[in-house]
Amino acid sequence: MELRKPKLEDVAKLAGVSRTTVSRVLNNRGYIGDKTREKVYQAMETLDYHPNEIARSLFINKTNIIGLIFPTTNNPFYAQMIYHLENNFEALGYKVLLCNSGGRVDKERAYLDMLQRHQVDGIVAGAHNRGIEIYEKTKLPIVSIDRYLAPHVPVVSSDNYAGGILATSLLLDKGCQHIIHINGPIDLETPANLRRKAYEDIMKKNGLPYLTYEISETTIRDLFDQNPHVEGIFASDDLIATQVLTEARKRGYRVPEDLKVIGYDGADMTCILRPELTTIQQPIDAMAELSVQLLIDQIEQRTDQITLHNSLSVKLIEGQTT
Amino acid sequence: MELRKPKLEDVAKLAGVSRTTVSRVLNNRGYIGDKTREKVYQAMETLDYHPNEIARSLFINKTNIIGLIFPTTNNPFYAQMIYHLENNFEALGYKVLLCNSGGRVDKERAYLDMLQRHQVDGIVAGAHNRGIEIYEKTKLPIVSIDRYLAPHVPVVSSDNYAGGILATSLLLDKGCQHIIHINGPIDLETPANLRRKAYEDIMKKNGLPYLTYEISETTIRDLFDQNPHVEGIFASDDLIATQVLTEARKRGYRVPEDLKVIGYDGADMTCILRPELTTIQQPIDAMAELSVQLLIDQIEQRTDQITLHNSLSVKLIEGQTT
DNA sequence: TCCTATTTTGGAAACGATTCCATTTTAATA
DNA sequence: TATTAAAATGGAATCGTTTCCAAAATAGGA
Repeated sequence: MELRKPKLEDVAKLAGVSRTTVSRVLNNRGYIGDKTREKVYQAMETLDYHPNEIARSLFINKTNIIGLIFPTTNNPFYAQMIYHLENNFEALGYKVLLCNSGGRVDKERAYLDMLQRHQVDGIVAGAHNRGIEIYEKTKLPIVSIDRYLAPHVPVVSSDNYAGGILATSLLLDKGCQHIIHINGPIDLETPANLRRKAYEDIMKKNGLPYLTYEISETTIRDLFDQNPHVEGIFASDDLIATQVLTEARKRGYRVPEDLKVIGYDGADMTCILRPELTTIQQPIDAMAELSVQLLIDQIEQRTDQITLHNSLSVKLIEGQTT
Repeated sequence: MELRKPKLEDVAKLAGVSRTTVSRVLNNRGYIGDKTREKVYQAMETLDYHPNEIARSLFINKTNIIGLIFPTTNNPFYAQMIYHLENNFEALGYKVLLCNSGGRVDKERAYLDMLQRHQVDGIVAGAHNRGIEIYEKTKLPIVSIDRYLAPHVPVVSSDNYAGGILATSLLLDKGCQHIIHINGPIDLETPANLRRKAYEDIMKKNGLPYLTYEISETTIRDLFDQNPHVEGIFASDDLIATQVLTEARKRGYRVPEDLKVIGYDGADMTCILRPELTTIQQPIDAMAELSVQLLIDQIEQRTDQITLHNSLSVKLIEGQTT
C-alpha cells in the first residue's frame, strides 16, 4: 500500500528513456530532442515527481544551505536581521538553517558541529560567546556579525564607537551632566563594549564622572535607588532603554524634563512599538545584505573581493525622550 | 593542495578496519571490540573527521529537518513562535529550515516545493495565504498554525473567538458604547476573522452598532477622521493597537479616559516594549510546544494520538489603556 | 552517395554513508 | 578437548542523483 516516492528512474522508465536523459531535462544541460523533453515532462507530471535534493547535494558536493547562528529570534534586532538575511539568501537560491544559541557556549558549539555535518555551504555567526576554537580551524566560509572570530573571518558591524559618541554627545548637548550607561552582560563579547568605551571616553574628555551598570534583574531599580538625581541614561539597547522608561515613570520622573533616555538599535519593530524613544539606529538591512554578499563571495571563491572589517554608519533617531 | 574532507573510508583505512566497523563505532550499534573502538576514535581525532549527514540522510531516508513557513520573523508574535519551535525541535534532535513567505502565495508555493525536494521530515505552516493546493495532496507530515489547510492537517490555534469576546466585553464593561474594530487584511485567511466575528456578534447582542476597518496605510487616520467620538478600539493585533495609541495621542485623546484601546497577541517583546497596553495574550509557547508534539507524532506514525483541532485558551492582560 | 560534424542518447561509475549477510574469532560450557 | 554460542569484523549492495565516456542517429556538404 505504502507507495514509494517516485524517483528519477521511475520517470525514465515511464518516459522510455535513460536516467541520464531525465537528468539532462531536469537540469537543462546538454543536447536534448524536443519530443524527448516533452515525454519526460509528461512522465514527471503524471508521477508527481520531485527531485531528491539530498541525492543531488551528495553528488555535487554542495547543499545550498547556509547556517544562521544567533542568540535568539525573539528580539527585534535579531529578528529583523534574520529576516533580511533569509530574504537575501533566498533570492540567490540559498536556504537557511536557523540556530538559536540562546547565549550558551555549549549550544553554539553543538550547532557549529551540526552545521558542518550537514555540509552547509557557509555560516553567518551572530552569537557572542567567547572561546569557541572551531572558528579558528574550520575551512568553511563564515561571516561574523559584530564579533571577532578569527583572523580570516570577515566581520560586519555598525560603527559602535561612533554610536556611543553620538548618544552620549546628545545627552551632553541637551544639558545632562550626570549621565549613566547601562551595558549588556560583559561576559559576552558584544559590540556593546565599544559603545561603552565611547561613553566613558567622552565623559572623561568632558571632565565628568562616568558610571556603567551591567544589566541584571535588579540593575534598573538599583540605579535609580543609588542615583536619584541622574539626568541622562544611555542604554546599550532599546529593550533596556524601554525598561528604564517604565521604571522612571513609575517613580514619577518626567521624561524628558527630569530625565533623558537614549537607547540603541532602532529596529523597525521597536520604532513602531516605541516611537517616542530616542535611539541610535543600526543599518540592519544593509548589514544583512553586506553579510550575504561577503559570504557568497567566499563560497564562490572571490576571495580578493573580501574586506575583513566592514563597519557601517549609524544614525540618530530623535524621539521625545531627550 | 586542496585536500578533500576526510570520509569514513579514510578513517577506516587509518584505523586498519572496514567501513562497516567505523560506521558501527559512529552509531554505537552492534558488537565492537574495545581496542577497535579506541583505534577508530583515534583515527577520527587525527583526521578531524565529521560524518557527512547528507550521505547518511540519503541512505536512511530521513533528514531530521523540519520546514518552518511563516510570513516573517520580523514581528513579535512570529519571532517568539519561531524561537520556541526551534528550541523544542532542537531538543528532539531536529533542525529547522526557515522560510519567510512574506505573505505572498507564490513564495509559499515555491518554499513548499523546495522543502519537498529537500526531503524535510515535516512542516509547520504558519503563513496565511489562500488556495495552495499542495497541502491537500502531499503525504508529508504537516501542522498548521491558525489556519485550515486540508482535512487531515491538524491545526493549532488559540481561542480566537473567546479572545474577541473577552476584548470586546472588557471595553463594554468599562463603559464604552462606540467601539470600533480594526482587522488585518481580509484576503489573508487569518484567525483574525474569528476575533472580528466575536466582536460583531457581541455588539449585535448588545444592540450596539459595529464597524470594522481593514488595516491599510491610512486606516487609522481615516478612522479618527470619520469617528472623532470613538470610545473604544479593539485592534486585532498589538502592532495596530500601538499605532492607534500613537495617533490618538497625537490628536490629543487621553487614554484611557477619552479612549480605551485593547490589542491582541501579548508577545513577550510587546509586553516589554509596551507594558501599558491592554491586550489579549495568546499562549505562544504552549502553541509552539503542542505543534512540535503533533508533528513528531505524525513523523513517528503515532497517528492515533493526533487531535485535528487544538484550541488553547487566551488570557486578558490588563494594562493602562483601558 | 559517402564522409564528417553535430545532435541525441545510454551505460556505468561515482558521491559518502548504512545495513544485510556471511565469516572469522573469542568465550563458555560440557 | 570438543562443541556451541556469542562477539567481532568485513564484503558488497544500496540510497537517488550527476557526469564521464562512448555509441548511435541525424544533418550538412562535397
